[in-house]
Amino acid sequence: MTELENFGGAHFASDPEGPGAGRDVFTIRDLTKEFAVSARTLRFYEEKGLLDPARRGEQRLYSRRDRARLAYVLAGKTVGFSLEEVREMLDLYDLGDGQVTQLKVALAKFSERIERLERQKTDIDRVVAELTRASDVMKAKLAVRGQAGD
Amino acid sequence: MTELENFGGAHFASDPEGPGAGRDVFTIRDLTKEFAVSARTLRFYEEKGLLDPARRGEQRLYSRRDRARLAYVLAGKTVGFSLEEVREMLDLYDLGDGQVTQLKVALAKFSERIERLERQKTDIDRVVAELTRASDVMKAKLAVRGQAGD
DNA sequence: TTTGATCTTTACGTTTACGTAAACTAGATG
DNA sequence: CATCTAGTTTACGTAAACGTAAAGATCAAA
Repeated sequence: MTELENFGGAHFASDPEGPGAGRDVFTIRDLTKEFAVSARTLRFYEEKGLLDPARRGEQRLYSRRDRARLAYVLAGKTVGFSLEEVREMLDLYDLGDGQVTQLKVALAKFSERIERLERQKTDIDRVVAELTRASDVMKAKLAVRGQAGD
Repeated sequence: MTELENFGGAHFASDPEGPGAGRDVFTIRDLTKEFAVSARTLRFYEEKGLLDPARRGEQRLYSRRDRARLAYVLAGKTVGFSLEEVREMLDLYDLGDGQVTQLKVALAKFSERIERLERQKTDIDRVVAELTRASDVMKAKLAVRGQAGD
């Protein structure tokens, strides 16, 4: 059994920590509701190699691992990773006990991603600063016109 | 003359503060080089109402304002705004001295954007934490195998 | 004047991440 | 048995953000 049996958090799901906490297997509907995605999306992710649910006849049965991977995918998306990038990271994740060289490669990749995210944060700070400045200007204009600003 | 005559910063351009600092008018090539975007992109942005360069005959001549708006567009993009969203913000920006109600609407919009960016930052923090955790696991595995980590 | 570099418009092509509709299957329920 | 209700596959459609190719205009240098 590999890593990544859980990746609970975030506000990505309607109910952050709740519904699937006890269960061991999930239907497609379970996951669409918990994570507010369409069934189409889940099948699409499977097609792209991000999920790999078992089957009971025709129907998909998602494991806790699938669920965790889905959470990971959605988290990755919200921070701007493409599905392809997420898949790559999940693969590196699962390689787990590979060769030393593979581990080093994986480690380098992860470092890159982390640095990229840190840069994103500073980009966000800059834009927030600009938006805040603009807001202040607007507030000032509103104040001049007599209305008490917010 | 409206707001937004400058939006210098960021690592969006090859040379952060430098090349166009003195000039007053820019060719399409100037901007492609300074901001590392294609000419097609600049024409596309114009088509979408994000830029509005003057013409000398057929050729486009970009003002400092165009250049500032371009910087704004690229900054917006890197933090995840769509071009449409950026255009909307630029419009709100330029409305500048509009009605009180318009100002209030603009202010609300800007607040939304800011909150969204703050949420993005916490999302990034979560993912960075996860990636860091994964990296630590890998480092530990590497250490076990005798190689000194990193 | 011919070449060539840079610009232009027009328009079809491409990738990502799904949406949406059609047609089929299987199990539950009146 | 007929009808839902959920699920399935297959496949075409779509929006965003450009890329790329075609064909023509302009201006300077050889």
